[in-house]
Amino acid sequence: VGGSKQDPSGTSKRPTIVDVARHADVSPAAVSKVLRDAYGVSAQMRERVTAAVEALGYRPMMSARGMRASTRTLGVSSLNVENPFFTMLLDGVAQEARRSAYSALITVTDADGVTQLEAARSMIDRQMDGLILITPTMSVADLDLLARDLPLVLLGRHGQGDHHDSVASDDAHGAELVVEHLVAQGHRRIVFHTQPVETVGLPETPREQGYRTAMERHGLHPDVMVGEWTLAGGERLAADLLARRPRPTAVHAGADIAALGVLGWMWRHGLRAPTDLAVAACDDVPTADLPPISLTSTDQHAVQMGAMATRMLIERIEGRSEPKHLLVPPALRVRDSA
Amino acid sequence: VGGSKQDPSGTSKRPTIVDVARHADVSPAAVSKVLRDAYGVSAQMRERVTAAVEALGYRPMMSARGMRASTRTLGVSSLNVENPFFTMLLDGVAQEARRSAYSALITVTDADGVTQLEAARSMIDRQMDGLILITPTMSVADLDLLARDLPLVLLGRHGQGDHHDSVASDDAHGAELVVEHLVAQGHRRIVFHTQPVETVGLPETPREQGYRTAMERHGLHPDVMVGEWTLAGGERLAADLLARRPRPTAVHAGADIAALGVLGWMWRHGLRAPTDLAVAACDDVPTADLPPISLTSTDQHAVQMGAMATRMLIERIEGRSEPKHLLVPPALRVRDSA
DNA sequence: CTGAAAGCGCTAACAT
DNA sequence: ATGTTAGCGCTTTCAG
Repeated sequence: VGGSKQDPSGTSKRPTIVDVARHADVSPAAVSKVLRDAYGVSAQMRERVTAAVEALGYRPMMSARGMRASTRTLGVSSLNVENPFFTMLLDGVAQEARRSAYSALITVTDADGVTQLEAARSMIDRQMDGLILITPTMSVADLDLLARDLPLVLLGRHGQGDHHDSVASDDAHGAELVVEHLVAQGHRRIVFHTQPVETVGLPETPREQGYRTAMERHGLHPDVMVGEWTLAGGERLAADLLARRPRPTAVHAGADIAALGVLGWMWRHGLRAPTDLAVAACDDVPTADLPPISLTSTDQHAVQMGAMATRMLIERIEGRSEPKHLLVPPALRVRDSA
Repeated sequence: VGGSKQDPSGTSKRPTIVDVARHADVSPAAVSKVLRDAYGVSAQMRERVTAAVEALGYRPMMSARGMRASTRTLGVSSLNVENPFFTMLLDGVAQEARRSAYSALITVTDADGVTQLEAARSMIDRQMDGLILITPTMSVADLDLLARDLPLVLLGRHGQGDHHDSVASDDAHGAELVVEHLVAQGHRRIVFHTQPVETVGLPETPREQGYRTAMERHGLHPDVMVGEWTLAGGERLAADLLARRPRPTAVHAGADIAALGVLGWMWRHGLRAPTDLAVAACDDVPTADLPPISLTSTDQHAVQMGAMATRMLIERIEGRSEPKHLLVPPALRVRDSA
């Protein structure tokens, strides 16, 4: 049979590759080849098929394609989007994906490591070609396990595995930049604020390391306080620091969100940065740049980090197997708070 | 043949439903039924199958399931995540999805309407069971077209279509709350800041309407300025307002992000809210609550809105067909800026 | 360069 | 209550 034939039924069913083939009077296999511009299609064939695709408004069904081949979909798992730093990473991923032939699909998880693993699994069940993971709490063992199953890029976490890539900020360097700046401003009693670390690869470790390195370079005494990188954690930090005698003159709050807590607590108690306490941190979230806040911070180029992770994942999907672990150098943004 | 048989090959291939069936010595259809707990399975059957699933670590491949039935996946399309209000909506969606049997997969789009339609299509190609759209620029015609193909919920936009649901803030009421508060503080020259509106259903319209209603209720003259709900738009607004004679005493900036621009411009020019100009807005983004900012704003309960949209979408996927259009009442958060 | 046929993993309709 | 069979829409051998 064959020959071009319009759908006579009233209901608008989505056209399939068979419909296109009939319309163009060729085989489904031929249409498939044109669509993926695979090897061995004549110009004439290509033209007929594209015309039919156009005419019918055909779009390939990716999940059917996924049963034999790639779905052209990147899975992204991200911890709570309420941290604007993660949000910027996601934006970078989305922008870069839009420039590519892939779609990026994001799952938002919560802090708990089991949920994060489940999110990754659930994306694998949905036939993602590869995964970008923004996941501070997943264990390295689980990470390696996942990486054995499909292309994987760690984002915002220092990786070392042989089976995946990673894109992180050069946190040690960033912390050094902050300390160097504070020292140049004449500060000597500089506190670093960190939080408890359970897994390997998190920014906390190199940040503290960079802080120590820079402090010792100047013959200063490292002074590390453990708390939480949250607004409330920052508030507690401020209360602690400002009650101490002798009072520290500067704090590296570890992360912007904690620094905002510090500034808020100070503000409510009639204290101001940098006069009463110089405050600096890392992340350079948009809020840091608002004039009433004006928080000195290290820009980690989050959008670019997201974009790079995306490019690296696509490379890996398309064949690369040697691991790449990228450290993006941060830049200090000096503002009023320090 | 049949009988339980372990995979002898070295490579760890993902087990399929057939492997489970063999392991449990039952038919694949039986396994399928147990998995979806469909009608007609004995307790004994259920037990054997679940044991085999457990033993093999089997997970159903959703895209294969999707070829005949539901993928248990909700698609969410959101404009640039850099607006924290959208971020909070997404968090609500993610939280609610985690409580359900569905996974939420998010696409981040840019402002352009064509891209937003393409994002929705791309999720349909990937067999989502339904869509939640956070999309200010998509035309109503496109929206209706999509809604004909699959369950659809509009989030953060006032809908009226017969074929989809919507969850939005009661923006008119919110704007009235703001004006009432400003009037109670003694303000009479109150400006409203909006932005050009091309599509129907956006919050700009009811917000301006609510503003006008409240102003007229008090015999005051509405004074609307058109600009852009961005940081830069807010800065321009501040420059304009503070150059006017007589100077307005209060502004409803339309959206927090614009209000932050206003406050920033004022700060840089040595002016302070509310003394030089009272500033209020809508969205109640987290930054509004920081003490140095302390922006009066209307809380739209974004997280709950996201959760409700999710529940409504699931209802629709599971059979409801009458449209539901929800307006969530906002609450005024009075802070120092007004 | 093109087409026929088999099959990806699952479910639905139909036996039994 | 369980198993058999026939596809879902696509890609991929493998013949021509």
